[in-house]
Amino acid sequence: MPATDTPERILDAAERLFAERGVDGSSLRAVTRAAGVNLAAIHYHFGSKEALLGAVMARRIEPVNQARLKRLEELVGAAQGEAIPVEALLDAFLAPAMRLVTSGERGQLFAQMLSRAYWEAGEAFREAAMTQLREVAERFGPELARSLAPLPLEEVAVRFHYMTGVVLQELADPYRERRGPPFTVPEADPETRLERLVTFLAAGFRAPASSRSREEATS
Amino acid sequence: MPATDTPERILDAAERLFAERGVDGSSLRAVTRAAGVNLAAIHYHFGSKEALLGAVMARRIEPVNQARLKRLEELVGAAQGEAIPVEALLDAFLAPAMRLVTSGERGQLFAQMLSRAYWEAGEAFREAAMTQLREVAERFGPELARSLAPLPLEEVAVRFHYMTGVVLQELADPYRERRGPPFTVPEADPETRLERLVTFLAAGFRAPASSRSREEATS
DNA sequence: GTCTATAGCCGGATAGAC
DNA sequence: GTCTATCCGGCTATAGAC
Repeated sequence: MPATDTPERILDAAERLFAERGVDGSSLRAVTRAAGVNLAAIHYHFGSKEALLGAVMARRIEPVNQARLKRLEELVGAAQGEAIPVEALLDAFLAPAMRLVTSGERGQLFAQMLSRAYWEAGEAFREAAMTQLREVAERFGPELARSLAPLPLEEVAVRFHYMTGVVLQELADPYRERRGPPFTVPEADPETRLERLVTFLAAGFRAPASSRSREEATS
Repeated sequence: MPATDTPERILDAAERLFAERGVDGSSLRAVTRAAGVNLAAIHYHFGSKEALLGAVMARRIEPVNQARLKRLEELVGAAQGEAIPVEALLDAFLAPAMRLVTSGERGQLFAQMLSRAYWEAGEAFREAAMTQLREVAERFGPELARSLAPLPLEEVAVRFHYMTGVVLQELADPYRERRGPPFTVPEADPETRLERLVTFLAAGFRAPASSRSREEATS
């Protein structure tokens, strides 16, 4: 029994190459070369390049979403029917992802890969990613709306959409260090990064609806 | 003299294909086919695929940045030495980009292309994009910091970084309509979209520094 | 399960006629 | 400036020996 078996070696290598050079930019030959396995092994174990991408994704997303839901349930239980503060909801949603990304090189690579795939890959991938997120969004959405009442639901949806952009940027942008002023973003430990995210996003979520939406619902 | 000359036909076709299928995902053969020109014309007029990408970018970015700077100068002039409200700064920064994106199909395509290229393309592209943005960021950065005083400069930089993520997501995500609940983001006219962006971002920018940064500077 | 070999195709780039 | 023809290499995927 080798230290890591062939499928796992392939997943690790694919994750790294997809993150560093994009999915389209990474050939299966490069993946097998990096993994130290034979070219045909990918097709034997995964079937196709697209299926390989799906497998790379699934391996990491599921635990993050489980952790998100667990934290949310704890909050809901503790709130005893009261609305949960936005900051707590955001923390529950973001902390598991931040934990993955800052838990080591592999998590960071995965985040880069996710962003690249989000913009780059085909419809099939996006469907899969949405499906993975759906269960989580369906639980968080109503709680968020409740905490932000009377903010119109439309605004909650738009701001949730904004949040995904912020999170992709913060967790996945691998160029933080390399750019010069005035783009230099300071290094920070995971707790600070998370706190900054929550602070910024909570303020944005809490903003009163812009005037064009306000006729719809304001107490 | 044809309605549009060959280089322009190539730029238009490349913009569309890069947006729809990514840069790596679009072959030069596909571009020339879509443009109705000969394969060799790309190399004659642009030299290489990478140079073509640069040309597609430059054509649209420059006018947007000029408009941004013009609006900022007007604000600075009218403020007569006073700090400019964040909302006005954000509007000056975002309105020209929003105008491009909502001015027609071509602007929308360009925004998609920009996001894809941001995450996908090589270091060379990102350098070019940063160079284009640098002049603008160097003017807006200090004004933002002044309006947000005493927010630490670090926080301003981080939040500017967040903003780029929000803007990429809002302007470029082409999948707004196609996803089901709870991801459905409502359609909205350009003014509403801009106002929502400004509202959300201004609130985020105005948030007090998170506690870990607060020892640095708070009045 | 792992390998070699190869089918079959498409990629970017260029040479050179017109 | 525009075209054809072609170089040369890389690509995904599969067949079939071991």
